[in-house]
Amino acid sequence: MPELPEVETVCRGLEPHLLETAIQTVIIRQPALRWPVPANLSDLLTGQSIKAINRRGKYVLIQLQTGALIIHLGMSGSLRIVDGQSAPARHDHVDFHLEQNKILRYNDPRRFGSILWTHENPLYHPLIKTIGIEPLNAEFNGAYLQARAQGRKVPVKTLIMNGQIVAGIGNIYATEALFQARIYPFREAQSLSVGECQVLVDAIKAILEQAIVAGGTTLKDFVNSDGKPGYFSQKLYVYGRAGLACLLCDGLIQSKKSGQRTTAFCLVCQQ
DNA sequence: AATCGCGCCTGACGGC
DNA sequence: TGCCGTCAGGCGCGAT
Repeated sequence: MPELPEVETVCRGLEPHLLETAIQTVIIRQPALRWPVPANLSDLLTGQSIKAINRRGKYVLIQLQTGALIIHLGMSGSLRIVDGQSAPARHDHVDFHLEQNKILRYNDPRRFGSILWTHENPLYHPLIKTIGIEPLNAEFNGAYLQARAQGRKVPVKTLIMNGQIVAGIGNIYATEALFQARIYPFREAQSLSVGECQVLVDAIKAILEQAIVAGGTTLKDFVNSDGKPGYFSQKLYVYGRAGLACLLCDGLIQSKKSGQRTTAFCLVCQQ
């Protein structure tokens, strides 16, 4: 599923195709995403030029002249540029027809994603304004994380996956970052020292940056990209490896549920 | 205020 | 071979 690095890669890949390009029409084949796609989206967007494309957490923000599209890829969504004559395939739910015979195409098998419209600054939108700090910002550091952990007894993994605290950390990167930081995922959040928080923050930043670089390697043929998310090219030490040997110590990778989510960890490496 | 659990949805996969 | 149950997962929301 797309996590922050994949969304960043999508934005960077789309930007040169979209900037200063006008939308001609919007075709909605399946409006039933997480929330209904606005039925009048085509009326709202037709003739408008795309002014900017940005990311906030895992949300893609496409700035138009009179407002902005707020797009989330959910777990299985993708945004791609295809030829204007390209026939829609299964799960191609929305097409934004653009100038120069191009289509911005939204595909989402599981339909956990969303496509919303706002007339206002998207950063003020209810879905966006409550999102926590960007993990790659300098303000995200050990002191910040420890301050936000005070009084919280939830597992530290739950804390870093809380989008109100830090944006865009999903299960895969949370799991991998905790392994890299050598921190047991079920530690009470408030029990972490500033130093431990800093180690964890550094691990999160390093993993995200690596993943963005890996995603960037496919940017040049983005238009023909098969949409494989960037973390496929990243080494996963624990995620999805329950029952296998730890790659660092030969201990056995454990698996345990935290809420509804599976957490993998090495009991030897992560104290 | 913090936390928990639900629901949205499809596809992959294992068991019979 | 087909059918069915289970799991995966982001994230808002209502309940505790």
